[in-house]
Amino acid sequence: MKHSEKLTAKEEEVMAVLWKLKKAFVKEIQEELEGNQHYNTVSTLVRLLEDKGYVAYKVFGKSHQYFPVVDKKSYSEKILEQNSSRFFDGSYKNMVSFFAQQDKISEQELEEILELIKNKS
Amino acid sequence: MKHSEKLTAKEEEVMAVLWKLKKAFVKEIQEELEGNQHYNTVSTLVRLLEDKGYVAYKVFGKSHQYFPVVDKKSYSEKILEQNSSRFFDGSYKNMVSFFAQQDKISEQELEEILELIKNKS
DNA sequence: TCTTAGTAACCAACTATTTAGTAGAATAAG
DNA sequence: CTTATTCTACTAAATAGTTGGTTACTAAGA
Repeated sequence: MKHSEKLTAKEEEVMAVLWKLKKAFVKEIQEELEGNQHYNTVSTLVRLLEDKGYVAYKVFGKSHQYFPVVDKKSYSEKILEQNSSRFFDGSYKNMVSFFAQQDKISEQELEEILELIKNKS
Repeated sequence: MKHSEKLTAKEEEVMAVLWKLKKAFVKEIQEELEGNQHYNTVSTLVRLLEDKGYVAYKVFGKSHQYFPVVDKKSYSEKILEQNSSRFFDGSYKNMVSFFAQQDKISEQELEEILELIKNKS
């Protein structure tokens, strides 16, 4: 796949809607988006996403029902990867330490996560 | 505070250099940046950053030595905050769980962080 | 003094992104 | 058959971001 291209802010907003709704017609995306965008604006964005390989569609009569081809997880991962390298020398440990130091995550919550992964393996 | 404006990609690159060097003349920033940028390009970027309240400078003869006014920590925090809300319902716990699940951080490392914050309090 | 070099400031040109109008096809309604 | 509606596709226009040329100033050196 070639969804390597980076998304612009607006394209990402559209993806967020599609990740939420799983599948949607342009009109539905439009309704879900903040600050009412013009129908054609949304249509353009969704087609740009198609070009970039982020979405695909099923034909229903004359209209297209779009759905994500790239999932939220792998996209999030890519973004976080970038952040990790921009701000924490690529170390997730550093990033999490930072959260802890800023009280963004508590001792208790870290314990819970630890339990979670212990039980996974 | 008036450094609320968001930074563009290039502006952020310049900030990264300043965070690293602590203070620098345009020429030094230019040398530190990837893919040699034109001197004037760098100069423009740094002045845009000044307008946005991200940097300030000391005058040395005819030239300006720039330094960050916004620190890396608070900027990182802002960006991560955004990511957290875009991808994890604003929950840092969710974000860290995600890292753990993706094996971006190990059990061992989490234990270490936990120790760290236990000793802090 | 005159020239050269280095720099900030300004700004025009270019590229990328966002917005929305227009055209045309398909379909439904009168 | 004609008109209105709805949707995709295309594209022009507006806006934002990036790049580097030009100018003016100052200092240094011939």
